[in-house]
Amino acid sequence: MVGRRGPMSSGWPGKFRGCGYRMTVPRQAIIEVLQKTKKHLSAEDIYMEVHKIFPQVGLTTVYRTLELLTDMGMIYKFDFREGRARYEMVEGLKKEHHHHLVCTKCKRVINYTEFIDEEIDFLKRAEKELSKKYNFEINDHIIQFYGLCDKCRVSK
Amino acid sequence: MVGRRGPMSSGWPGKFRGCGYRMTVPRQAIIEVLQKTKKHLSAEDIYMEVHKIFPQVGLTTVYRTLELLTDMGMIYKFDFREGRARYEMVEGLKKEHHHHLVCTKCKRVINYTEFIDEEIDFLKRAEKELSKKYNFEINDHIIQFYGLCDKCRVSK
DNA sequence: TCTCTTATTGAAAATGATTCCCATTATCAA
DNA sequence: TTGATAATGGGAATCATTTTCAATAAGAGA
Ligand SMILES: [Mn+2]
Ligand SMILES: [Mn+2]
Ligand SMILES: [Zn+2]
Ligand SMILES: [Zn+2]
Repeated sequence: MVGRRGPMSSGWPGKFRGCGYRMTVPRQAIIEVLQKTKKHLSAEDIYMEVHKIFPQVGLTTVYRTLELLTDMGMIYKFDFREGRARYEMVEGLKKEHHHHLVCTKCKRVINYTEFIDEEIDFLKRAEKELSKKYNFEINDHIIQFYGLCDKCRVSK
Repeated sequence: MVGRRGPMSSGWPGKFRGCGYRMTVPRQAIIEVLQKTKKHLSAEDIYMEVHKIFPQVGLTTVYRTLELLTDMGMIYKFDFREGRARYEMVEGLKKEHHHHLVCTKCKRVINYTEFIDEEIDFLKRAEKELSKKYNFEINDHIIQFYGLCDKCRVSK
């Protein structure tokens, strides 16, 4: 089975097994939901989507899987100050990489990709320097700008 | 009374009144606690500190005041993925400005100031461009690096 | 393909941070 | 000093997330 096609451990099942985990129906379904959208989904959003296809999958499993995927570095976990976390699939390492403008009033979130090249360059240097200086293994980063969106600016 | 000394609305009471709020004992106490520390305090941490001096101040008031100060831009609110928010006084606009390395395992947080000049320069340009393009009023930003601290790296 | 180990799951209960409610109190402009 | 009302605090309510634990299913090895 190994080497049948493509490099070893390619694809999600391989990624999981490579880490000693098993590929299961709920996990598969959760990953698919995350891959099919560009939105920032909450655990409950994902639960409801999965539920349409596999009604037996529980919310607990969704939470567990999201934690696992976050720790594996396959998804991002965000706090947009709504009181619940939101998740997003990690896209290609450079392609589609973006950060967020968060409206502190209506909680709207805007993806932006401007400055990303410059930003990546800056972050790369920072990561290198900081990981050396603090002996810290950096896996991930977030940049978020908080403020008021166009709609919330006008309404006071 | 106005103009007695210093510019109008200097000091905390002035800042509050200028926004139509009142200066109260609980607010004063909460601000003092935040100003006296370099740590990242949770609402409960602050509550306990305040409680030493003013035992009658309630946790609800601490939460309300923290939200107010955050909205006023006087303190930062952080999510270090512990399940509770932590707060920090906004220091002078450039002095002491720093960002964070967050250990995703033990939740330890390291303040760093390296690259801050470069970072501020970068952020200034980004804010200018983004606020124009998205008609977004940017008030604040966060940069956080997530990973494993030196202690958590060795223990697997 | 069958077996066995154990990783994973789901339902329900627990947890715990934050918010809501509302009668009471305190601030401060006039 | 006074009055309008902003602010408070205690307890209850919310609600996202975690824990518990018995049942189930993945998948390595036979
Ligand atoms: Mn996004
Ligand atoms: Mn800090
Ligand atoms: Zn908005
Ligand atoms: Zn650590």
